[in-house]
Amino acid sequence: MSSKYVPMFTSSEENYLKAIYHLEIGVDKGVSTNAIAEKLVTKASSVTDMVKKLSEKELIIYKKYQGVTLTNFGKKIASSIVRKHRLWEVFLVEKLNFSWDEVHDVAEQLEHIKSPKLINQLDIFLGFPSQDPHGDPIPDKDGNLKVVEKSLLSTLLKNESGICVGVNDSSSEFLQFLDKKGITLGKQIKVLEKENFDGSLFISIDQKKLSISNKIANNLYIQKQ
Amino acid sequence: MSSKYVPMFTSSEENYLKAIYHLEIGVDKGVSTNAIAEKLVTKASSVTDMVKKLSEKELIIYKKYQGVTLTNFGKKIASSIVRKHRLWEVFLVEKLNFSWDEVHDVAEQLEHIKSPKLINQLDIFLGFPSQDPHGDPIPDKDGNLKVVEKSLLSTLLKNESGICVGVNDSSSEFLQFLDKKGITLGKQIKVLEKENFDGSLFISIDQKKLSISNKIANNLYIQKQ
DNA sequence: ACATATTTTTAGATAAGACTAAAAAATATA
DNA sequence: TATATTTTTTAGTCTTATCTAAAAATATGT
Repeated sequence: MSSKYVPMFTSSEENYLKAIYHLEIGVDKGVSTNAIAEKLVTKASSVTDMVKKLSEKELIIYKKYQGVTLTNFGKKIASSIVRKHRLWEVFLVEKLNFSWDEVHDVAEQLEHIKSPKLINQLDIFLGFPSQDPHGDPIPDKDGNLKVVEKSLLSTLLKNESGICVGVNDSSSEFLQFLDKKGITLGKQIKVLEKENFDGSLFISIDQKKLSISNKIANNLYIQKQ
Repeated sequence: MSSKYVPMFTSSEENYLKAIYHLEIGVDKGVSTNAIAEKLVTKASSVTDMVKKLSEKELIIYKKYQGVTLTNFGKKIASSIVRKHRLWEVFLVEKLNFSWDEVHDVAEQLEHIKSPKLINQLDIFLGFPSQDPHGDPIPDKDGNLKVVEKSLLSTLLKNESGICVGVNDSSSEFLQFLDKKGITLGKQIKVLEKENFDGSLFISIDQKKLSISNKIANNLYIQKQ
């Protein structure tokens, strides 16, 4: 029955690596203890402990009070977790009829399943998707991301338009809001008016016109046309 | 990021419940501490600890030195784990091209994923299968099993035949042996000769004839014709 | 620059789940 | 039935991953 499986890394270790992976994007200095604690909803002291362990395992570079950086090894592991997370999200939406606001928590569990064959076959089964249901890129086996040119909707000027290609915030509240407004990936959005006062936009999508706040426009990615 | 999910039961608790569930089949007294320890490849003292905890949670009935029995509640949880395990096995074989000897360890991990929607949708996606790739029944949502009439191949007499419907041993060694001999679920097997001396059988399957040991015949289920 | 505030680390505690060794209970055997 | 053997439980230890509270280091403001 229980053929004891010794995983390379615990789920907790993987979660720390993933958090650091996300936090170090577009930043050139080390990721701070507090930033990790906040992302993982834990205490700074717990982070210090774990960070020492990950450092001993050569997954991150850590010097006291200096924040941390992933090593190449650490990056490899972290991106493999992100890859699994996003492939599972595609599976849930495409095959099991989940909506894009329901997939996160389940994928958060599925990403820790240890089986190289499983994830390879899942990739094949899904037809080698390059993006998850929120438009985020799926790392390939080597951890490489297909970079897609994208801008925040808020950067569009009056009368410019773009295709909706992703979200900056994937909270279910935001995603459900988008659903309600009929805003989904692939839709064309044109900026009809721009309010200088509050940064809100009056846009057209499909045949409809609606106005959206600056906060929304700052959390929607479009591909400029 | 980490929306902390508090699972009803830990993976460890679930594994104990599942072990007890399997061990109490066809037995009318309590399952012994040692039996559980052996099944889970752990120590009797660890079992005693866990058994106390499960008892406090009203999942099992436990009195010192008396062995344990699942309560209805415990049975419900245990069968839901078995249900998940077997549905995942079907998924792996039918959709991801796993062979029947490769699915166990992965399903052992997947069975602990917490998401009622996930397992419901998986069930739908797979077309409500009633058996896993080894011919074992998949409990329905209420824990009920569709009982299938089956006998050990070793109980067939000379010139009787049956359809292969399951295995008693699902170790990968045994399953790979069956693959090698072309014995898969659904195949018709006829007993041409029976050796009294060692209980070995000379059988026909497809167009081929082969002899198999008593041990094999004691681990293959057939449906008599 | 230096006092204050913030961040990070240390020290010590806790809970879960496992282990070993020894004690206690139950079962088997002579 | 008395003794031996096996099974089960208890007691105490260990590891992982947390936590709180306090100390140390770094950063900030005037």
